[in-house]
Amino acid sequence: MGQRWSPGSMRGVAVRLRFSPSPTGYFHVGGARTALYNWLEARRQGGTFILRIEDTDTERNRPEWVDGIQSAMRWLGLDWDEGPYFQSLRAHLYEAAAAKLMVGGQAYWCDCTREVVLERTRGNAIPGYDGFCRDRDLEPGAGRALRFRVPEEGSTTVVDIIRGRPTFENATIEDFVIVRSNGTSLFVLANVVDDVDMGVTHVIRAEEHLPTTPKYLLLHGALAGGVDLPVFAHVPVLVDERRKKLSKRTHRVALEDYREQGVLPEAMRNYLVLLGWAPGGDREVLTLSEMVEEFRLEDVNSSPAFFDERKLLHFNGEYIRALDPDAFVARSAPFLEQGGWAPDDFDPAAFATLAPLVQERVKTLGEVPAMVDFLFQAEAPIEAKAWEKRVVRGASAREILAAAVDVYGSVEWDAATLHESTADLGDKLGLTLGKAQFPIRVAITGRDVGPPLFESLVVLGRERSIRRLRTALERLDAAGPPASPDRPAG
RNA sequence: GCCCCCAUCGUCUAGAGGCCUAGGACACCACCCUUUCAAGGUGGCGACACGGGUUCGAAUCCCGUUGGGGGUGCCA
Repeated sequence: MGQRWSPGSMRGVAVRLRFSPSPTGYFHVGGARTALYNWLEARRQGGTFILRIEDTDTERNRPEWVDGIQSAMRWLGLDWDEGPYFQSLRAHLYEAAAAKLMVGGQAYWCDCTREVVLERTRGNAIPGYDGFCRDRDLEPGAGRALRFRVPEEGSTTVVDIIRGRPTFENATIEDFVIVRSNGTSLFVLANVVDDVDMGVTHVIRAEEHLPTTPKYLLLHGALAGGVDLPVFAHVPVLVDERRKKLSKRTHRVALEDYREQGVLPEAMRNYLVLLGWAPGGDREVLTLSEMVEEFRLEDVNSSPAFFDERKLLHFNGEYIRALDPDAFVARSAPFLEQGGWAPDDFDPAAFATLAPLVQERVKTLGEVPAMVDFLFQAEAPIEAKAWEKRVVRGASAREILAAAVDVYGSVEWDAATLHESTADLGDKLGLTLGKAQFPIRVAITGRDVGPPLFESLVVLGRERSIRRLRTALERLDAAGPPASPDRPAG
């Protein structure tokens, strides 16, 4: 008790956290989780959440990625109090810092190309640049990069809320480049300068940054005397099924993909927060305010987590089912445009009637159109596999369809009556209701799975339903007698 | 190679020396319910990587081994 570091103990100190993505690709789930953890910690402590775009590498940045990051964060509900700041607009600060280091002798110019360095250091015990230009007193000039002079003695210790105190021997750290030969600053410099300038108190970032943290610390010491150093928290990376770091290149990880698939942001948020952290008790589903209240950085796990799409989808199903029926209808709207019917043929009232039955059957909103498209298309959208299995080869399919045309023509058009008469119809053929339903379901909806049949019939209407049953009969007859599965023809 | 990090069911995790016969969730299997499919209910399968310590007592603390991961760019 009281042994653990607790942010709550820093009462009165306004915390400032930043999420600082690099716009070099689609915003992905790992970045989203890091952003979420930053946001939660900032909100829990009543601090400030800053968005900073780290676009110092002009070769790899694209403006549309910046928009993607912002819209994804808004979608997830991660609002920021300051920013977005752009490092590309703050170059003067980095230049000033570089000049200060140069004047103080903590940085020096180097004209070694990558090839030359590689050649000269091959076989060295300590990898990386060997400090060749340390004492050459080179002037700035074309093709020359600025390197930081790393102390040869001593060690640098990172104080990390999640990982304790990893320590690095300075001798194993090379004199790293802080300003490119084209005059632009690198991430490692800009990152420290901005954190100092913005008064960042907590750096929550992915574990892959841990090995560069001693460079951060050294730079911070040279620039700001190590005063008001932020505390670090390096969260574990997200991995794939082979336990490799999730990458934008090889995995489907873009948040936008999940959004388009019909994953709810609240489900994504909830799933993401559990990748490395768990609330007390045997709970997993929690509201945003519960997360804000209960999240503790010091309780974040230190081992990598596998991003399990199946569990995400399970959560999404739970969140969808928990929606008010009205909300479900409203949130399905954007997805209903992909249903394959003419916009004018969509009937909102018909959809609203069937919606509650659809709601409890889907795991994503993207599945909604396929559940109701039979209502808005002129003909039943017949699925070849279902037709073959349930009608062509289905037990007594022809008799069922013919009997349905007959019976449905005269009964009361409500679900209870249709249920009853279809059961009777099945009885006469010695079939359970489940079996008797299949040919009718395929004739009406085109598929052998979907919302409950009798409710679907009611919404479709008597006339259209009977027409579809007749169409199915014609189609069946046109195909001729089915080949016997036992005795192949020929 | 060198530096650093990590290690509980297949997966995400609970676990702060005795509450552990190691709990929950996803997935999977069986059964129940049932208007197809879902959902729901009940049950099942299933883990402390290994070896040494410390201790009356270790999943938990220490050391080592093994395994995995990250970094090793004039990327972030």
